[in-house]
Amino acid sequence: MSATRKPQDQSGRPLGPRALQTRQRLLEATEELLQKRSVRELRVVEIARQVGTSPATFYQYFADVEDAILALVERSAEELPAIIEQIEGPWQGARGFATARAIVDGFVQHWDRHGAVLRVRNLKAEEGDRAFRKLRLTTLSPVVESLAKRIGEFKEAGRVQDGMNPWAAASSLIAMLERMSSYHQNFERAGVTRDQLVETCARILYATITGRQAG
Amino acid sequence: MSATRKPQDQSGRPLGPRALQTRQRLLEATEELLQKRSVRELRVVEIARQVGTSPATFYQYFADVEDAILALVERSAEELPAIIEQIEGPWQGARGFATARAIVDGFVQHWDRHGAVLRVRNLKAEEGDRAFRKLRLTTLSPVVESLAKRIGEFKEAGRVQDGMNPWAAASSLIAMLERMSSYHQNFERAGVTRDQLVETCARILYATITGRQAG
DNA sequence: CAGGAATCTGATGTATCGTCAGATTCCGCG
DNA sequence: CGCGGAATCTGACGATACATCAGATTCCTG
Repeated sequence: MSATRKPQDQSGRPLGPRALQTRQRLLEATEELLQKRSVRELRVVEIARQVGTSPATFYQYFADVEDAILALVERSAEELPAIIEQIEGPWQGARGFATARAIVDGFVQHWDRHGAVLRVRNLKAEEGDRAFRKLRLTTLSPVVESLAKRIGEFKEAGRVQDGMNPWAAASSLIAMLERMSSYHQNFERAGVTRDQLVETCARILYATITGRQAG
Repeated sequence: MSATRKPQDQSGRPLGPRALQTRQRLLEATEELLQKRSVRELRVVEIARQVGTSPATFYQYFADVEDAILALVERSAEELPAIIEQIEGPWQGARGFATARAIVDGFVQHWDRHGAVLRVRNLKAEEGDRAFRKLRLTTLSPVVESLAKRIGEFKEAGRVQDGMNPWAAASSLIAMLERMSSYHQNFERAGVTRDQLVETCARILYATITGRQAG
């Protein structure tokens, strides 16, 4: 199971070294422009210009702008395993809270790096786009599963209430983390520091998962 | 303070009855199309066609597609006060959990009705668009403020921990609600019913606000 | 350095954008 | 009535982006 499928020509042929590099530069230009313009304004012509090539070249590698973004999403998803490892950490007592913190921090950093791209991923997924929805699901579900398992364990132990559906709770928490991560800049403007935000989210995370407030 | 500013011509003139109706129909068409197409594919020509008018007419009332969506967002924001009222309800014991439930339910319904539009609102806000950011802020901050106040009270009472920043916590909860509301269809496909989701979210809400698990 | 594969691009037909100047509709008033 | 001006709508247009393909260019390999 390769994380990313081998890059191809639009006609399905595998890519040589020169092509690979061109494709790479196109992707970089796409991500860079996506940080400045809104998705709606992102133009193929502009991406091509930025790389000093022609629009036709772009279409050699991608069906359209969204296809390029899809590739960027795939690439950014490769970071996730590192975050998942955190979840496997200890959840008892003070160590548990540290684990929660690490997860929140991981998410915020992930979004700091790839916010523009992940934003589009979620947009397209919510709009019902098959490819984006699937990609979002496969990258996020290990995280969700893992959290859900923990919640399930604490539920067995009688610490998390019956009304809580572990899977729904895990998803809710991830949902919260994603949106907060993409928003934390705005909070700083409103006088809430990034640290306070991380701390607060971590506490919600910890409390929801373990059924106890953090020490 | 009028919720929505009086509709104007692009040149600033106030609108007569016929114009008002045309504008209205354009808005409806925009919302309808937004439910089918993705934002990126939403075309002025198509909106105009749908109403049986010419693109030029559209530009008479809106600077561009996003301007029309902005108007739709304003309109949908008029519903929020009803949700806010819920928050003012009781938070003690079982009544408190009912309050939490009502809030979650309000959000889900709100998103069921206006998901497509709200999605764009959040996208544009996250992309840094001034108008959308401001609008999002002014419509959501009463909700956030109100929740934060409650959390603050329970903090005073020693039930919510010091590490929690009321404002950050309130924002996080709203963030969670928004995203879950826009996603709940997907969960149903995965075997989690809407009720379970609402129930679970309500519990997280209740626990975070009051510092105690729901009865 | 010839020949073929890999890669890139100019040219093109189609479509949307956003803007006016002018056409059409509406309505009050003589 | 029907005239005149205000309100509203639209045809037409230059500019720009889309997406495709045949042909040009570059890069090897033998």
